[in-house]
Amino acid sequence: MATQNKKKSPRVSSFRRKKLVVVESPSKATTIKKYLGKDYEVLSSVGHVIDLPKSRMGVDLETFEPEYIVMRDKSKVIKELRQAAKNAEAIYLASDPDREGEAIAWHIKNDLMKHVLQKYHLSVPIQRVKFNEITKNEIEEKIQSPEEINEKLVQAQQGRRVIDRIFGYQLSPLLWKKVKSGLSAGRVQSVALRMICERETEIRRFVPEEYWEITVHLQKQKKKFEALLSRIDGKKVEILSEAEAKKIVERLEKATYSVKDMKTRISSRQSQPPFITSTLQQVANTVYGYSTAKTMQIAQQLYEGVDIGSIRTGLITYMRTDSTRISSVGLAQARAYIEKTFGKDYLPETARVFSNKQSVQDAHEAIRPTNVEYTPESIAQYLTPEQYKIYSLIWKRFVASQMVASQYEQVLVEIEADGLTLQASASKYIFDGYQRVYDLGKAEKEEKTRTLPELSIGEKVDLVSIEPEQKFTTPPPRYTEASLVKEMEEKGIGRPSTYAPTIRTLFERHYIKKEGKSLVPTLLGEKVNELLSNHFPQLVDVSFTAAMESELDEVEIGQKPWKEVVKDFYQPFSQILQTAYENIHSIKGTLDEPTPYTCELCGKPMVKKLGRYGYFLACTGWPECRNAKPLPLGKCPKCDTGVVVEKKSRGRRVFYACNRYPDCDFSTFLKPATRDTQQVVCPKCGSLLFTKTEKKKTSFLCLKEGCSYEEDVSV
DNA sequence: CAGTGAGCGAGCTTCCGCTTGACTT
Repeated sequence: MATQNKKKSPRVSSFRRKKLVVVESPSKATTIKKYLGKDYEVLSSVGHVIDLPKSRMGVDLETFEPEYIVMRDKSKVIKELRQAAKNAEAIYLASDPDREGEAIAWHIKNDLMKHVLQKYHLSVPIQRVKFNEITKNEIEEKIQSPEEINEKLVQAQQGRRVIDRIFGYQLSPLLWKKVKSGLSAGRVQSVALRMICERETEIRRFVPEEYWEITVHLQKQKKKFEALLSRIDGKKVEILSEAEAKKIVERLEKATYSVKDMKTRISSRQSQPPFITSTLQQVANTVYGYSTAKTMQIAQQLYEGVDIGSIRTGLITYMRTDSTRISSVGLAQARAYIEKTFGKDYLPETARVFSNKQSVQDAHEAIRPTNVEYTPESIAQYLTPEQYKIYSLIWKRFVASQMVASQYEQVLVEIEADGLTLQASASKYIFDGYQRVYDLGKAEKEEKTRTLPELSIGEKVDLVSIEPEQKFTTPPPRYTEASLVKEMEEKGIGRPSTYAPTIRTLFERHYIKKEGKSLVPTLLGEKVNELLSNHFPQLVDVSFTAAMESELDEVEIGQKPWKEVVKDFYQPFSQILQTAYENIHSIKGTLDEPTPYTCELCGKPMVKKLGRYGYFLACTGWPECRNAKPLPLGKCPKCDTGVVVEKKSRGRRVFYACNRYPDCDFSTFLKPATRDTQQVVCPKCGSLLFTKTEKKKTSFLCLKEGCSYEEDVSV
């Protein structure tokens, strides 16, 4: 090959200036670029670019004037924007159509005015554009009618931002001083923590109460069915002891049974709305056990695009949304698909519309497949198993949401037995409707098809057997990631983009830990919550955000200046904060938990302490004795003298191994078994048990050779 | 599905909300 130095002529870009469009997400930019063509340059801001400084308060506490700077990792982005703006003939700020998007647009506009327009004496119009969906029509249309930035919306955002900053940056240092350095508090995380702690208290205080349920097995012409005792002499059944139950059983044994009443009715059940962030996280968690973070990561992959054969395409709409709205394109697709695939019977006359809550900001539509024709099965070969699972959920939920209700016939029978009333029921599906697609309720479906023999009023039926069953009332369940998100969403605390990060923060601070799927507060978490809810009850209350939001609503309609809102918050807050600094006695050092271990160097007891890298075992003789070591979790199943400790691999993956390594090479990726936050030990050999999770089954397993102890702990 | 490996921690931290890489193996 000749080594001619083919000098490239300097790229002759057309002299025509382009129009610059700025959106938030890079993949959105790519799509929009395709729709708008050559005359436009489309860039993304990748979220916020300008914010308060991280290293200091950045708010004047007299005037509440914020100090804005370019975010640390966004200097490249802003350079790119400035460069493009210099050569632009017009600038359209098309960040998302919500409060945060408005603020992003405002910040970018201010920056460009200062660093481009004024600097180079240019006059380029900078305007706001709001795309409500990413379709060719919508984009072509909206770009023709740009608006001005809505200053009131921006003001509301600033109010929100400044309150969150003051709240977090003044309350956290209080915790550093009174509890432990490095801790944090915030409008969202502290409420989430409080919810988890209060649930734990409820569970601790709960006293189970005994009650009895009596099922009677009956038959009519050899066809068996069962009925549940519902009333005793006209009163609602309430059996609280075995003695009472026995008496009733005796009465039932002597009684004669006849059909007293029978009702048949047709019930229908509507499909659920398409997914939003919180509901997707919930279903993925209950069906597949995925954490909120994992679900979001997989959804992000589907959103950004997957290679389907030779083309790369985004498979779902944006995954961080709180709106159940479906775009016209999505609706048309769904309806055409349903009619074509399942027939007219499955298609409602008009599209189903789901109402949104008031707090919804509606910048993005619901989570749905971008193309319904890509059924999960048809593209399965291009997806990872995890992507397939999440995509299937989204696809099915969406298609089902636009299908007709399922219908079933329900029969309710009342049986009279000498003053005792029993109830039996049966139902059967008449029409599957949307359940033809969304089959997650399979178990429920089977249950609903329970049958009864042919019966008529007044008819006698025969007693087969009586089955009294002792039961106990159960405490409310601990939160899972999914149920916590659900509650936060309902209460309007946090946003779709923050649910997963907030939970992560609670883990990072060691405020909570996970036991199976349950979220359990740590001692530290409970102490922090105690301090906050004793001294700042209004702030860490679920109603705080709601109150703030309604004040911000006033800002949005121009009824109130945003700094007034901040002032209303800050004046009482600073008072309480001051007294808190004066009155709260420090609990530093009281968080160490006792352990059965003693220091082999000085004989003093060892305690469990929380350090920067997690929990460790430390000598109480500190600082004279500086003995410290990893926290022993239990006896090593392989050697008799070692203990199991947590270790991290180079890939930072957590595993568990014997502390005598390399003398003992025991190691496993299984997690140690815990029950009520305590490690569980094998009842046969005394070594530490590990948790094995299979699809539907969770069990505690002994790993000692020769000891095959295994305990099923699935609920 | 296979595969894992320090030893330190006990002063400089933190918020919420919008969006993705940048690391390493």
